[in-house]
Amino acid sequence: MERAAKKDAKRRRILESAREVFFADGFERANLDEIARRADLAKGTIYRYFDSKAALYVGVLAENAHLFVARMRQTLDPELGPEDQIRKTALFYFRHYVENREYFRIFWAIENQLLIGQLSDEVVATVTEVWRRCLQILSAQIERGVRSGVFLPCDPWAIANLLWIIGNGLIQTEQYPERRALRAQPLEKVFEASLSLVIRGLRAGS
Amino acid sequence: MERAAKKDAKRRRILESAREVFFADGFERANLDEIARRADLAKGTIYRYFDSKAALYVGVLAENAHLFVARMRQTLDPELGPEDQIRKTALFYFRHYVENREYFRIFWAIENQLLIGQLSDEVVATVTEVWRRCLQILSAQIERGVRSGVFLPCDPWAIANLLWIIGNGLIQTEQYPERRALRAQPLEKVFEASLSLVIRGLRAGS
Amino acid sequence: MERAAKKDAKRRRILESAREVFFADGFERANLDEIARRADLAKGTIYRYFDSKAALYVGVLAENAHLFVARMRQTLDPELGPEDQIRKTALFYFRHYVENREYFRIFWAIENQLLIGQLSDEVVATVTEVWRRCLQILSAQIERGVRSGVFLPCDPWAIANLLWIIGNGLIQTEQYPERRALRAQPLEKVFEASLSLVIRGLRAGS
Amino acid sequence: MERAAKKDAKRRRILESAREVFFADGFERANLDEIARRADLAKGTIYRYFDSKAALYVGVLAENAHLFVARMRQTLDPELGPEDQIRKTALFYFRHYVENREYFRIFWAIENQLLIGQLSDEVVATVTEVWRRCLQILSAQIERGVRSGVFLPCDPWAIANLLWIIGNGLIQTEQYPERRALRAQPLEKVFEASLSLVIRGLRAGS
DNA sequence: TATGAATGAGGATTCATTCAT
DNA sequence: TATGAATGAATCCTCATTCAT
Repeated sequence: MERAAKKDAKRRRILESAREVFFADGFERANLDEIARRADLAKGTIYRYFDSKAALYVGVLAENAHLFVARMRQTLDPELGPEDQIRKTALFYFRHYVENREYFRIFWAIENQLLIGQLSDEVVATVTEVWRRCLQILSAQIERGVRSGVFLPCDPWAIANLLWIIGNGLIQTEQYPERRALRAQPLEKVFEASLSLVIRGLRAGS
Repeated sequence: MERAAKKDAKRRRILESAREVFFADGFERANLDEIARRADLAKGTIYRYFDSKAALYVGVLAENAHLFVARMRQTLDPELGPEDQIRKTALFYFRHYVENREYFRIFWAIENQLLIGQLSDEVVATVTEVWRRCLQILSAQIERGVRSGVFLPCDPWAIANLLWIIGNGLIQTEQYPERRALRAQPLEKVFEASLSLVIRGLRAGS
Repeated sequence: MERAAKKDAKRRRILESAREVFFADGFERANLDEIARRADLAKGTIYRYFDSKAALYVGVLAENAHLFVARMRQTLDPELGPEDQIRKTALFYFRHYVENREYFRIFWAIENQLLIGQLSDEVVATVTEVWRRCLQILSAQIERGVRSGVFLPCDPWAIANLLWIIGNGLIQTEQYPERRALRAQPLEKVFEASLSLVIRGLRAGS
Repeated sequence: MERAAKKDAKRRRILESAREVFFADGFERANLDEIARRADLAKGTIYRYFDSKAALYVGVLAENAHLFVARMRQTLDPELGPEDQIRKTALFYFRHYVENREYFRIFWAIENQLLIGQLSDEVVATVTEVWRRCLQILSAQIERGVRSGVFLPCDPWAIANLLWIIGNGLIQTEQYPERRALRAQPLEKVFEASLSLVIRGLRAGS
């Protein structure tokens, strides 16, 4: 393996460990010693790849974010109608969560207002950009539905926001036992019911 | 002022300062020195009122929570139909947020999975209980709508969860500039649009 | 009850609680809050009876010490020979320990060089004085034995010290499980064997 | 100097400083800032070598203890008779004390019941183990004397305990002025007198 | 480039003592 | 005289970051 490839592999190993630890302990509690230990590297080495703990956090977010947007785009299918497309994309989001729970926890970190002020502008900008792209994907579908008369006239961007909020909000109910108990029903079922209700509210025909 | 009243006032002063600091910095970063300074008390004094930093945090949450549930109950009006009642309660929630932003930030702390494991079971239990009561208020109204035939048959508790998630999710978009920019429109407008859409999706007549 | 008697009773209540707590936790760890709680008094009240934590410690020592010396004197019986007298006094010491274990722990506190510098001169002086009186009692008996020819010529004060050291040392082996296990046999048996061996070593006739 | 040697030297420097401070102030009062200052290291550095204040204390005890047992073993000489051997070992103990007073103070810490509950099980276990080995050395010699008929039949382990108690007790009388004054005579003289008396008491021929 | 030892600021918690009531 | 609220100094421990090797 050439030098550059070696370096890149090491960088990824750090990001991998960092993701695990940031997920488990949160930004404040996460501990570089532990990250270094998992990456099987000296603590000092991390600083050759990332300027600071915060920069490493950015790195974790950024790495996954781009991959995520790309996958979300792949759910787009020109042959589907707006309703089905929205369902398909929403389903992707849901499944992606189920299969990447750890990643999602970090992905949402920015949602927590308690962290603001602790995260660098770069983190915020990184996540914001990813979110914007996701919203654009949703918004475009809603707009298509409105234009084709399937949906009532509405502000597509606002509805995209609504869907986004519902999706994340529901998934977050999965995160800890008390909140799960409060929800009372399986996530999948509530997810489906909520999606149907919103689409029903959007339909022009009704 | 008698001794008990004085003590109570001091307790409130501590809670007030604690709320400000926890709000600004988050649980981990919040600093008892700063809280004591704002309350104009010695740091040791705080420990006469609260056993630990975590207990103080519980105190802040609990104080706010109980007040909140009581106020939410006051929005109930037997003369209103289910739709109007839900709108009224939702509006209260929204306005309460607008007027008590700091409180809300802490109130949601529990939502953030990054904090889990850092908060005592007591904190989690306290907030969970408040949420349960709020959901019961919403759920009862939806059930009333279903029974009276205004709403389609559905699981009232699941829909209460949906409303709750939308309400909190939207309000959270207000928390920092980037997320606000992403939302693109005034909170009030998006709030209204979302509420209408959901109610529209619920209506039996459609 | 008159005022003075009342005050004295309160003082004794403080000393009683202090003894328990100092015994259980040691001087450093002992906690005035706990002592006040056990005495069913406010913490501030203790300071009306004792100037400081150290002074309270002195008080505990002094109170018991005088009583102890008086009882030790009562073991003296002019009709007994030196050997029997020493056995009787030693037995008293042993039994007194068995019946007043807590008191002994404090009584020996001064033996622990680790505490030196933490205790006031007054504490040291108080205990030293008690010890001197005890040694005098032993020494006088040994001297009697030497003078009467029962014991070999020796320095009575040195032997008194030896007996004192053996007595305290053996009893201290009782204080915690590991040391007890190391001793392997019942305290009473080892006590008797040691005493007999020393007396045997002292005897002129052998 | 290679890295490992350097690290070891630093570890010893910490132990050295810790010994001084623990000796002077006792476990509770001893202060890590002071230990770090004396070792000319940052306080945090100590934590790279020892997990906690208690662990450092264990380290001090253990370092001394193992060295001590090894030296005590070296006093064994197959050519000596039981009496002479016991005298030689006892003399070693005495001299070792004279030359290592500070070590001894800590070595005895465990004897003081006031510390019990404050020291970790590990400390207690460490010291107990050392003591057991010392007692075994003494006990073996006494048993040899009994078997060879030089000593009267007795329980060697009990007598070893007695010797141990006398040795430590006498040495402890050296620790502070008041107790020294109470002893009245030079330690060496009392030591010798006590040893002779015990051996005399043990002799079969008498 | 990689290491890992060293740093030292920072923060939660305890508790003897004071003092206004 | 009794109270108990308030104090604030003291101290252990953590950990992001630096830097000599």
